[in-house]
This record gives sequence, C-alpha cells and structure tokens, in this order.
Amino acid sequence: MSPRVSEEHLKQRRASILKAATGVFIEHGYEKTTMKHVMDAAGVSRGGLYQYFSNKEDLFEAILEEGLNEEAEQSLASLKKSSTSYWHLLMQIIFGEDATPDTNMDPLAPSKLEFFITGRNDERRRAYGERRYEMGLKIYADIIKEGQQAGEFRTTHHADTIARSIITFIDGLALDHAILPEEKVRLKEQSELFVQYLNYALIGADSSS
Amino acid sequence: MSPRVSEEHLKQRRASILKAATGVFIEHGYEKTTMKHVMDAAGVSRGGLYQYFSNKEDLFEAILEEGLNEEAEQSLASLKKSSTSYWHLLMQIIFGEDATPDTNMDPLAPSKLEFFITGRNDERRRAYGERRYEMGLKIYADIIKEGQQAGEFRTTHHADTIARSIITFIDGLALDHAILPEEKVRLKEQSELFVQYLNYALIGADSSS
DNA sequence: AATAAAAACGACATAAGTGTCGTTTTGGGG
DNA sequence: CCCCAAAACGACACTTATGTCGTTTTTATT
Repeated sequence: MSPRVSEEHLKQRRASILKAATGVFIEHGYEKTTMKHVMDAAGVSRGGLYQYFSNKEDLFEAILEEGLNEEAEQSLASLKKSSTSYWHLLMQIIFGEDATPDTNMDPLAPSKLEFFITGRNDERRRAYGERRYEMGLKIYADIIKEGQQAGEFRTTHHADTIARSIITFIDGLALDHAILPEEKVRLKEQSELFVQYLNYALIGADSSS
Repeated sequence: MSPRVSEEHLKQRRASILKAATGVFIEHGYEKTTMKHVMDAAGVSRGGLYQYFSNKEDLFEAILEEGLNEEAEQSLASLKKSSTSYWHLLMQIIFGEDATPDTNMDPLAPSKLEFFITGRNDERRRAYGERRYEMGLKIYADIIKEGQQAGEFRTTHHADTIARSIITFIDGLALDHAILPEEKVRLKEQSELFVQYLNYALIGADSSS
C-alpha cells in the first residue's frame, strides 16, 4: 500500500494537454474541434486524453478556469497599484496594464463566445455563464461604487448599469472581432470612443484620459 | 411541352418550410438543429426538404435573406417618415417604430450570432457576414452623415466610428441577451444610457429624447 | 531486479447526422 | 380519363465523432 505511480508530474501532463488544447480551440473554435484534434496536438492517445478530461466540455471548462485564476491574480495586482485614481484603475482592468486601448484581444475569446452561445439551452452551461458574468460584473461595479463614494465619479447613473454597459461593450467588440477582419472592427477607435463614453457617464467632463 | 407540374405553389411550400425552420432554429439554435428537426417541424420528408434546400447552411441563409428584405423595407418606410429629425430617425432604426428602448429582441438573433461565430473560419460564411456588416454600417453611417451635413449633428466624431459603435453595442446586447436571462441583461437601462451618450456625442446637450 | 498500481494506449462498438437515389405519388394539360 | 414530368418520399450507404475497455507500458517502491 504505497502510491506506486508517478507523483505530481501528472500536473505537467495535464498542463501540457491543456496547453495544446488551448491552441486547438484557438485555431478551430469550440464547436469544430474534436477530441481527435486535441489528441494529435497534445501527442496523447485517446484513452490517455480521456483519463484527464471526460469530454470536450470538461476540457474547455478547465481552460476557462485556468484563465479565471490568471485574471483574478492580475486584477488583484492592478488593484494594489491603484494609487493613481479609480479611473486609471478602471482603465487598467479593461485594457490591461498600460490602461490604454490597443488592438489586442484574447485569442480564445471567439471560442468562449461560441461555448456560451451554443450552450445557452443547456442548464449547466447557462448557469456557469451566469456565474462568470456576475463575477465580471462585480469587479467593475465595485470599483465604480468605490469611485463614487470617494467622490471621484459622479452618481448620475447606477454603478451597476455602467458596469453592465462595460461588459456589453467588451462583449460586442469581442463578437465583432471574432467575425470581422481586423480592419473592419477598428478596435482602437471604438475603444477610444467608448472611453469617452465612460468618462462622460462617470465624470462628465470631456477630457478622456 | 407544357409545365406539367404545380405552379407558384412551390413558393407556398418553400415558405412553409422556411417558417417551420425558423421556429426550429429559434428553439434549438443553429448548431443543434438538424435537418431531421426541420423535416418533422415542416411535415416534409427528407427528400422533399433537400429538394428545396441543399443543406442547413443554405436553409439558414434563405431565412437570413428573408429577414434582410423585411428590414430593408422597414428602414425604407421609416426613412420616408423621417420628417421629424435625423435623431428620431436614428432612434427608429435602432429601436424600431416607436423609437424607444424596449425589452424586445429578434428571437432569431442568438442563432444568427451562432451562425456567424461558428462559421468564422469558413471563407464563404465570413464574406457573407462582412457583407451584412457593411450593409448595416452604411445605414447608420449615412444617416449620421446626413444629420451632420444638415447641421443637426455635430461633427466632433467620425460618423463612421459612431456607426460602428452603434453596431457593437447592439451586438453586445444581443450576445448578452442570448446567454443571460432577461433580468440580468437590463436591456432597457443599458439602452437608455447608450442613447444618452449618443445624444451627447451627436448633439452635445444632455436631454435624451 | 521484481512487482504492482495505475497511466497510457488504441481498437472497437455505438450513435447521430448527412446527402443520395430509386420509387411512388400527384396534379395539370391533352 | 389518361398521362407524364416532377414533386415528394424514405430507405440506404457513408461519414464522423464519441466514450469505453481490455491490454500494454511505465515507474516508484521494496
């Protein structure tokens, strides 16, 4: 009675599968990728793959979960550097470290949209999507509320409504970006305009930065 | 040599299939519906169905095309009643006849999103999506430009960028609405906030209507 | 080295959907 | 009333993906 098998290097294998799978999902999208694709990309057999993940949905959720952890860390890190202002903090969370609209997007975003849209009639998937939405919503809403309490943001609008609008806008951009070629979306211009919008809703002045 | 078969009642059958298919797509979404579903819903045999539509994609595009015609008519009709103002016209096109944000959404919208997202790697589908995007864009952009030329709208922003943002916002709402339950999206509140901003961006005043 | 637990493998049985094609039915013209 | 083109049918062959399961290979412990 001793754990005769390998140790925590199961983690490595699992991670390697997850990494390969991520690449596959990025390339083919959620619906179109098959376990075969993942097997080939990860260099693992059918049985081997199923030992770690019982199906595609399970696999994809594992990837989502990973991303969630990273995000959580990052936003926490940002929060700690929030010395400047709530506005800057908000920009950081939306646009990343440099707090400025750029042309980068999560390459997995299209697959995520697929995952939730095509699964919208599935009880479980729907509930999962809602949980994630709530989490994202809370992050934005909390900051806005704090900013309002600190007097930095005006209280003309409900923090909640504005937070929802942020998500809606980001989702819209992700969607358009998934479907249309780079040139047609104009990520940067639209983001800048959106920042102005936020500035208008939160501060009221006309200088966005 | 005489057209021995039925006459324009082919149209009726085609229309009836299309109608049934629309219902199926609304219920199951694009990816999940099968030709079998449509066959059953339309009360037509496999061979019969394939006589009218060579596959699911063909079928769905036929539905899209139908909608496009209706839209074109409607927006044209609206255009003719544009006596009031460009602002009102814009609101009408975005929110429909009564020009006010409500809670209604195209029930087929989720399936449309699916169709274009899952097909984003398909040359043909992608091109089709882009064409539709351009069409929508043009409608908004033209009105905004006209409004600017007429002096009703200010020219602070490119009409094009604003038009793109309108589409992005609508897409975002459609996406969230597809995934989340009614209560969580807050269609109305979000739309009202967006309208306020549009008003601000196009006119500058703070009274939205 | 021996060994045993379990990790990895891959063939297989199953399931589901697709598009075709030969046959049957139908309806309008002769 | 007959006829035949084509409309409608539905069985079929094919394809593709899934998840399981008995077998083989590792690998850490003894």
